[in-house]
Amino acid sequence: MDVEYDSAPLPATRQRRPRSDAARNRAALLTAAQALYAERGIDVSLEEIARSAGVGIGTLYRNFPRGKEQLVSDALVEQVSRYVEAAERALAIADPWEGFATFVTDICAMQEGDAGFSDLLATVLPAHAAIEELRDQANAMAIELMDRAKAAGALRPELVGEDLLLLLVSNTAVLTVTRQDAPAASKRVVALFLDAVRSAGPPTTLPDPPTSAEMYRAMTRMAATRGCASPDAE
Amino acid sequence: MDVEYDSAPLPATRQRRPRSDAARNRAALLTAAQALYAERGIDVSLEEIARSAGVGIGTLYRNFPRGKEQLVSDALVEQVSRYVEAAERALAIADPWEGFATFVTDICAMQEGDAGFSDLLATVLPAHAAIEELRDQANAMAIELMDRAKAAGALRPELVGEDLLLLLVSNTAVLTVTRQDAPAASKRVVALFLDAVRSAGPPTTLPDPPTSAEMYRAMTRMAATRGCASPDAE
DNA sequence: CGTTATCCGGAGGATGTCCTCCACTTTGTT
DNA sequence: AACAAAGTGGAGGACATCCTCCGGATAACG
Repeated sequence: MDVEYDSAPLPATRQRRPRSDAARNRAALLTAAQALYAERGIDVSLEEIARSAGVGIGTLYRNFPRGKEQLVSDALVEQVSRYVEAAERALAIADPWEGFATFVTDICAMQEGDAGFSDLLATVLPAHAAIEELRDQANAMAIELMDRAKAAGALRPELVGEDLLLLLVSNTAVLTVTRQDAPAASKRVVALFLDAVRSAGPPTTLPDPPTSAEMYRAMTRMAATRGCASPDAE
Repeated sequence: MDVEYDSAPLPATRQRRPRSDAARNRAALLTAAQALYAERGIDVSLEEIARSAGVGIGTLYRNFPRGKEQLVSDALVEQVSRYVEAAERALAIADPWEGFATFVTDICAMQEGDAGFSDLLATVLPAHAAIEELRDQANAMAIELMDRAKAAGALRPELVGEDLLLLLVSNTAVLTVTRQDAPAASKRVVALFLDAVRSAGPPTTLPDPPTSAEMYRAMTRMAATRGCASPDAE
């Protein structure tokens, strides 16, 4: 039918080259989002990201119409793919326990370096296919790392992939609390985890714990964040 | 007349018996707050607590003029004192390792049973003296438990009080994520921790891990909570 | 340089929080 | 029964968040 709108291959909509400022703004938004998320986690407000990118909030929504969810995803895919790379690197290590331990250490260090990425690993954004796919890849490799280590008798055989997720959740929380005052705390948690799951060998030398003053400040900060105003905000 | 203002010995402020509804309302508010906090953590809104107590928001603020901070504290002092009792019970146990392990297990189980208490242990409310005092008491006893266990050669000597705080923070996070879908996950985390810090003896039999479906649901729920709307909210 | 499709920016709606204020009701007392 | 102190409730201010909308600016093109 339509004997002939002719329906020009594409309906005659003269194609015009996209405006250059558009692409520039999109890039600026992604950069700003990455920086802010890395520093303060995915709870940074969209307005602040737009402002930091030197762009209006409207522009943000034109580039990321599905709002926060889309911006978070798009800003963090890179990091997630680095997560996969960490798994690949770990699989390339000959010693099975060394491979597993390196993987765990590396991803937890990545969480320490990027609060947004840390938050992301403790949640699931089913909307963004690319991220979930990457995550699945990494999980599969993580399980292979675990199987290898188990086969070598280095890893407790009861351990499953979900235990790793629980570690990521724990580490995210520890980092959210201690990032400002005692970021090294995370390393100790990770070291303890590794000691717990290793089936043989002497315990590791643990990284230093946070001081009690640091923990006090860190936990007080949390209280303030949770809406329990503390008057002594110096 | 009565030339006597006389300014009665105490400036005539006739003392009147306090109204009975006031006390009743205050109790209702505390009860409602305890219930809601226990179930959903300290992020429940004040309006919802007032509504659930069958009382106006104004009444809430008359009874707890310093707002949320005060209500949270007052609603949870009881739990915190139960925290101290757990430490006392643990100190009464003869075997040093058994005592320490029981303490750790018990307080983490308390966190599982009460989301508000769990949140509280991961923060500090310097405003409320009673709570901080109780917390200090418990901490001191916890350190004694640790010292005893170290002296008996059952606990790694590097361990310090702050490590316990880090465990509480981790456990809070694990519970916030898994409470709805896999509350048992916390038990596994705690068991792993205990295995990590024990300096001798065979590893424990670990509680079952959450299934991957459970973890997926739990983490998706987190994403929704964090403001990344997931359309598939069934 | 003029035209026009494209893109920009921020005002402002909708929602959810904490909290204040005060006209009104209830209680204890006389 | 009547009065005043004590207590109540919820309207609404202040703020922060996500997001929509559209008049106006601007880059591409002739």
